[in-house]
Amino acid sequence: MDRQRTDKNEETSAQGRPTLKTLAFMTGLGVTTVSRALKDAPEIGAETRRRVQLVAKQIGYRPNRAGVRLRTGRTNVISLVLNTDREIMSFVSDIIYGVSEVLAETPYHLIVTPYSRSQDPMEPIRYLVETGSADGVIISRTQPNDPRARYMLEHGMPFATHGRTDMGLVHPYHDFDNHAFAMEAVRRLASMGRRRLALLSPPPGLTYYGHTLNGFADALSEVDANEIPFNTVSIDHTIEQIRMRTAQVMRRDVRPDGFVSSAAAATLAIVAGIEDAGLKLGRDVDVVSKQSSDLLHLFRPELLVVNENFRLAGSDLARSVLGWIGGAAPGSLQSLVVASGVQALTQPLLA
Amino acid sequence: MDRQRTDKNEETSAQGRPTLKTLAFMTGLGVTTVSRALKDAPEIGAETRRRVQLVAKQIGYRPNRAGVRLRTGRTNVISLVLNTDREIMSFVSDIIYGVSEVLAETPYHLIVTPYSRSQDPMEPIRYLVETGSADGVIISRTQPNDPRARYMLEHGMPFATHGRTDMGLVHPYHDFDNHAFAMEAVRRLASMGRRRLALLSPPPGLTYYGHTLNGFADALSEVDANEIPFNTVSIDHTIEQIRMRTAQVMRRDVRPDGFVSSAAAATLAIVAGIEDAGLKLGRDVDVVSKQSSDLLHLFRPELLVVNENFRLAGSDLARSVLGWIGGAAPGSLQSLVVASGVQALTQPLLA
DNA sequence: TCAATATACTGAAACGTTACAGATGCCAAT
DNA sequence: ATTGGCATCTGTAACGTTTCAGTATATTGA
Repeated sequence: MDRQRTDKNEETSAQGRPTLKTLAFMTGLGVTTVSRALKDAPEIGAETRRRVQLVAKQIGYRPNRAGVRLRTGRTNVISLVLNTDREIMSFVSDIIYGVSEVLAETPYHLIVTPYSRSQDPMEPIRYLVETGSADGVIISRTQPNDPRARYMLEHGMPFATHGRTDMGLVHPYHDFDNHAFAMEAVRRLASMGRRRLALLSPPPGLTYYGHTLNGFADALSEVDANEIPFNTVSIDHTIEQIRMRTAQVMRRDVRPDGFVSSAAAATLAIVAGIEDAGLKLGRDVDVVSKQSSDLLHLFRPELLVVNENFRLAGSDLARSVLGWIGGAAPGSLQSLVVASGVQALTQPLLA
Repeated sequence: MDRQRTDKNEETSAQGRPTLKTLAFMTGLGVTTVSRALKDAPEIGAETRRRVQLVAKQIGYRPNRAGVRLRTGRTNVISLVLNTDREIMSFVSDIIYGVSEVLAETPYHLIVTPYSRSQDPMEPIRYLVETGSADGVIISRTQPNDPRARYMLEHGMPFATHGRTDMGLVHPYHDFDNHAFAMEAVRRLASMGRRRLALLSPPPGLTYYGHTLNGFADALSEVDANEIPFNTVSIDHTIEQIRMRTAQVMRRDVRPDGFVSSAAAATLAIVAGIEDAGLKLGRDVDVVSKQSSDLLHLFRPELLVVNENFRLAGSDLARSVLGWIGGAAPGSLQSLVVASGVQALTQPLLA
């Protein structure tokens, strides 16, 4: 009983999907030649090259990713490593969109590699490096001495960090200038006559915690205002925790008349806490907050805001990783975005 | 200029990473046997199986994804297809987290496949199917007659939709019962004496637009209240558009005394519009809104809310796709979440 | 006793790609 | 005529996996 269709190399009939062999048969060339013609190798005749590329486009040839990956080790994948419970919400989608935007023009796919509470942040990184599941990695929640960055550097895995490190190692990053943000915020509050300022900081441990604190402190001494300690909470705490702590502080005799908040969601909690204490935003106290989408003005028009663009961060990070993969010097792939300045949400006249 | 290590089949020394061949050498077996022992094939001796699996664990063997994919066509990838400019923010990250949570227990990776304005929503789907880049797909923004679902069904690509279709075709889905939501919202407003209700609906075209409208209409007739047309905007419009339109409507003689809003961000705009018109939430008008994270109560305690859990949606969708891939009947992988009921954000006594 | 059958294992081939090491033909320089 | 160089093309092997078609060895049935 002979087998129906051996189909071993029946060049003839409908394959599921064109491969190099299909193209080779159609053009009458060898698969090597076809492979080379498609990637503009120098030793292919101009005429042949054109013919192959034409046919390839005609029949909609797409290289098989598994084939390429198996042969070359190149995955055409960028991994975005995310903390599944700590990352602030809107943040993530914006970054993803920014990254996608850039990768869409390339053969790269974006995979999201999560890690969650109680997990070692190194674990997803080790996984990616050991299994070679990606050609490049993007991480966030960057620390001054970040073991993930060090590890990837040691193992030759291209990456970019959202936020800087401070280990004397050079690698691509995208960062928002939180030192400048904190300074501007303090200056603005001081210019409104506020002198007792509190800072709701990023979580200690992350690099921009330090940047923010330093900016805050630097500006304080510049404008001769005082800090009201508010460091038992950070933007990583729950809304409820921040709200209660704010209310508590606001009921003291010596209470803040100005807040600097590093995240929009936390700002909602601060304002709620202020009002819990029976005080009024804009009269008793002013708040400068970062925001990543333009919603705070709907909440309280008296708020002062600084915008941080996470979509830009995403596309910047993606470009940096691709650049490194493409052989650019990692030191040339760093960007620091300086705040656009503090904006009042309503004209003082209308207030 | 030394080549890495020729290492053709030097069984001896440190390969970059263990493969079946490594295991075969270590155990003294053939690679076929090793392959089978690892996947509990029946024709392998119990003792051998145990031995192989032990060694594999010891040296941290991980199957090479490219090898498996090339040989079997199985990608171990689930793709989440997202509209890059229309999707509401927080929404996306929650879904991603939900999906990740489920995939983390499996060998599956999550890839995010974006499409943007001006692009045919079918394009990413066709890409995924034609290139076989995923074993399963999750889509959102589902339409009653959804060409993407039809296409994937025709091409045997397992998928799950966020939201139902209405084509007489059976496939996995996860949906929030927006009919029930709208009914509950109207009932609640009616019970507070509100009789002139406006609905800020989902964008027309999506399936849950119809569900919401029907629920709204059904409850209206039940409680004998009236609809104030508000259908020139939807939650896909900008904050500014919704705000202006709300203000406009609220300045009329016959204006709504109740709103039902299908999205939290839009609710901010509605309230802003109400206040633009010089009216007061809770006195002149009440608003029932969906929300996916618990923030609206900070905005205005007078708001009434219904919670929709997108993280649950994500994990449900992931489980469904995996189930279908695993051979379960698509009809058995459908879930409809009914609203938890309208919640007042503050006790009436305190208000 | 011999064959049939089950058990436990194995080599070779194939998936689609790229790199290596040639082929082949042609032309200019010797 | 021979050599060398150049331009253009080609076959084979390998990446790591699974599947097909076996091969031994032991076990059973008559």
